[in-house]
Amino acid sequence: MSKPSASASLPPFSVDRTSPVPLYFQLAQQLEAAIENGALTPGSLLGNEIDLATRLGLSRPTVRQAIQTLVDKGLLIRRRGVGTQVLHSQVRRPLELSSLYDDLEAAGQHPTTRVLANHVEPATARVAAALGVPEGTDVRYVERLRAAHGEPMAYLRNHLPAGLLEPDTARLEATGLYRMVRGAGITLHSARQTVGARAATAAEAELLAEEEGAPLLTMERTTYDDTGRAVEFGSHLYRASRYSFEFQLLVRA
Amino acid sequence: MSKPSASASLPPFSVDRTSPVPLYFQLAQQLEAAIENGALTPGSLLGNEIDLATRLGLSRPTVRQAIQTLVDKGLLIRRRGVGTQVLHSQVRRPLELSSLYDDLEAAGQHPTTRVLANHVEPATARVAAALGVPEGTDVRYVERLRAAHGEPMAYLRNHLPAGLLEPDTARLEATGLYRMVRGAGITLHSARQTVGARAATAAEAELLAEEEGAPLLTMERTTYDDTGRAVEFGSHLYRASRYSFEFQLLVRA
DNA sequence: GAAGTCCGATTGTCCTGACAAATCCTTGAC
DNA sequence: GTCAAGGATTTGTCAGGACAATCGGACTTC
Repeated sequence: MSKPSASASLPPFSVDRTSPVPLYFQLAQQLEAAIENGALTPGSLLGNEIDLATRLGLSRPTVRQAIQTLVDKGLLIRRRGVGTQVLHSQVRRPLELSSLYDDLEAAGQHPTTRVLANHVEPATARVAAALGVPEGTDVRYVERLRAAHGEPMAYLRNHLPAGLLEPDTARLEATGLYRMVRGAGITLHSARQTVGARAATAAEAELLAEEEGAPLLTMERTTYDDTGRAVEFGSHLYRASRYSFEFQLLVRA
Repeated sequence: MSKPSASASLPPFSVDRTSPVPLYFQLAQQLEAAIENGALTPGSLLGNEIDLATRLGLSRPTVRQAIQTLVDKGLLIRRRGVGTQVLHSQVRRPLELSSLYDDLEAAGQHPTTRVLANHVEPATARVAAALGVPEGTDVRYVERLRAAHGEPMAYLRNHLPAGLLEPDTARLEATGLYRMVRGAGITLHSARQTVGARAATAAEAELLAEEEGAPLLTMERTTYDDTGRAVEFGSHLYRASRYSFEFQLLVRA
């Protein structure tokens, strides 16, 4: 008699070979859903790869590929000689290149944007260095004040290489900058961020409805597309009383 | 005649089959080194996988596995029908679970630590929730002031589940908490962080040699090991005038 | 009873082979 | 001259098999 395995309680996974969605991806999605809704409880074993493969009519490499994607996401952990376990993670928000607009909207906050500036100007030394263009090159400058529930949340200043995007003010007020960039067919790849804090100047305090000297959260970000070209350089100020950055990160293997 | 490929200028990669280091890992390291030292220039193609495999005496899956690790690191990008390209990335610091001690030491700053408290106490509701233990359970509390070049940098308050680690004050002053945790055989897996800002209280200002009301960078972090168990909960204060968080992140595929 | 040893189970690594999908470049038609 | 069609190239997906490394438990031995 073989020893009892966790496989008896496994949800009935299945794959659709007529679908254009890769088989490993279908399986990965079903596994993730099963973890999410509690069908696979934290700490439980997944059953060995070979059984899982034969049961689904898949090859072992395909099953491994599915499992690997979830390991990369931090949902599963594999141990040689033991098996693959569901990790009891309290939270599973991956760190992603998020936009403030999307963050607020996802939180049901109905963000609004007021465009304070939207024009082309020569790049300063700092902006030129960040975007990787010669100093003095024309770059687009966008300055916005973002609010939620009528309360100012952040003061956003962005520089973009000229010619990349010609955002009209109306669209800037209706959506987020990242959405417009993605909508222009640019695939974002990575970003470099610096997060700090400093006291508000009188002008900044006025804009953000804070007092002069109030602590502000600062974030500078340069975003690159998949060719390594800088797409955007932003210098943002957030009201520390209303906003903080929250994210999860995994230890590099 | 076949069209000219970039392979002619490729460094002479080679693998050692007698080594216990996996073949794909050997290749990945050599590729990364070649990118790092400029032997593989940004934007250049890597040459197709099949050629690379036959040239090295490896199978295509092995070569693909090597390439994939670098794609995951954001160094390479693959395009079907085109090939694998070296990304011109301005920076290549991956986001990792870093410790302030290691960060400072890596920057050549010679960090010093003064232990202000190191004892066991009952968990408050907030600490208990973060560590996933019942309220009132005994937890270890460590309070430290970290300085570099004699200047205070950060005020660190950590809570650890009792029994996990019994840090003596001398060792805490000589090294970082994360090193002690890893040294105890615990493998760190993930962390959840919140970064914000607020004004310094009078007591905090005194400790950090700032003025009352000065902006401070706050960071709360709960760290989990590979079983999903909370290992540490920290509430840290950094002098905004001396410290900021800098990191790179990749867009989830 | 405690400690060391063996063995089964499971993942890790690697191979060969095949076809599909996407991209780019050339060729051809209008 | 411009646009469309087609072929070559390259990565994406999937199969099936083989052996090694590691873990945990059971067994044996002291």
